[in-house]
Amino acid sequence: MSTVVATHEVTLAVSTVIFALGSEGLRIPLVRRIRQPFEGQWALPGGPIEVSEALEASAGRNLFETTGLRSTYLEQLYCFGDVDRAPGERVVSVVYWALVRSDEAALAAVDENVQWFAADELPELAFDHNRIVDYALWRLRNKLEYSQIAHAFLGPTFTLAELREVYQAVLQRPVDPANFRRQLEKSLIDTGERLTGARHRPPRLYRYDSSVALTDNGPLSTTQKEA
Amino acid sequence: MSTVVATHEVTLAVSTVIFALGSEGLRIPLVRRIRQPFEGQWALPGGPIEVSEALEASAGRNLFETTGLRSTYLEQLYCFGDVDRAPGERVVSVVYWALVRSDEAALAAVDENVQWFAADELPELAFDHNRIVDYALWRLRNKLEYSQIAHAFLGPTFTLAELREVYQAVLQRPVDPANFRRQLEKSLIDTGERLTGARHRPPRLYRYDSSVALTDNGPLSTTQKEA
DNA sequence: GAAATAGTGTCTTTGAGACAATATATG
DNA sequence: CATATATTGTCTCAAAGACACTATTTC
Repeated sequence: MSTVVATHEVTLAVSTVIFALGSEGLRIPLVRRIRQPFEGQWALPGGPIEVSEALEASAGRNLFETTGLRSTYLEQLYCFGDVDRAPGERVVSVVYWALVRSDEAALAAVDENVQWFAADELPELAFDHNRIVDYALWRLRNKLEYSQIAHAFLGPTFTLAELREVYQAVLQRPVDPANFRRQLEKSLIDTGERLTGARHRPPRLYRYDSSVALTDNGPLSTTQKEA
Repeated sequence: MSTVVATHEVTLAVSTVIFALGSEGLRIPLVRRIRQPFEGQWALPGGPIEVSEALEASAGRNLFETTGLRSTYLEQLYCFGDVDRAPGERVVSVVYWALVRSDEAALAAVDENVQWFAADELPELAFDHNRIVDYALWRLRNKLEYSQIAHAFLGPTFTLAELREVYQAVLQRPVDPANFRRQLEKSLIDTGERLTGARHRPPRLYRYDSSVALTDNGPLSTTQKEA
């Protein structure tokens, strides 16, 4: 029988839940574990922290190394530290969640050990990672309703229909165009331009109003520094 | 050097922001540092984690060891991990926040190195602890408005006036009794008893309805397990 | 019955949501 | 001009807040 919690050491790691939004809904990149425990299973990108690297920087590095992308939104999710969450070892994981732009995510290289999955149809993941993703999804859906994070999925300009589709895809329910417009128009800037080419009335193009913070994190706010 | 639980050269610690509510408003217990760095200055209660102790359990231990109290509410606040937050050392702190009942807090022993301070008039604290308390205060005020945490400051039964005073003290603004009643009555249980003895109409005594969770933390919810 | 707080009634305003109606590109 | 979405208008309903009013206990 192997020793449970054998070491007198605690490993500190950072993992990141990365969300992209494609035509099939929310997607998450996972990496295949190439060593024990859970060898061969899918897991969140992450790794032990560097001594002279900020937590958020570590999460950003996770993101870049697995997807080749920079995030438009990155926030700490939670610190998971149950004693038995990794077999035979005490691992405390600071988990971040990130949003990336849909168009960029499409370009992201996928090597054999990195693969994108539909966020609500994940396989059984290593460690407690299913639970972590569930929580991240909950936070994303929650936060979408009272903040401006939806913009992080889009490019610099967008139509109201595009923005509305983000809401519909994430919340998984229809949103009334007229009411949606009234709610969000005040926090947007009209670029004056329109998106022509479709065979119907061309919609206005808007820009995100950066004078309104994406989210209100109080004293941790704007810069998203952690400490 | 003491047997600190460390990974490579990163120290992992747990600290706790403890709130009690007295007649003078929100109060927080701090401990005086008895060694460098910041020797002599006040700091949040906390310490390095034990290898076989859950993070939340560690926070609960902090709480008990500094105040002699058990918390009625305990939640993870944030994980602070900036590279330079402790001079000459890399310390990552998982910070919790707790609420304790006002009547119990009054009884809490205060030794020479533990002292209660008004939450909005703190001295200059060690490390980044002022910033941490600011964030905890912001979270408390925020969460008071959309959840049921106010109950954690009170005993098993209470009048609506008492509950309302919690809101007023924390939010620092007057709350209309009539509207307050209508908003919260539905989430309370009328014990059928009244609080007599004052020289006016005796108010009903209510109980907290435990079928309604104190807060909705989604997948982390009810048990407040961290992983 | 005076004092003091408990508790109720009611009006106004605000915002969300349902849904009808109008506007304007392209083919 | 038909089509398809953009955009505006309007109605209803629910919740929040201001505030007047009534109720009931103790002294």
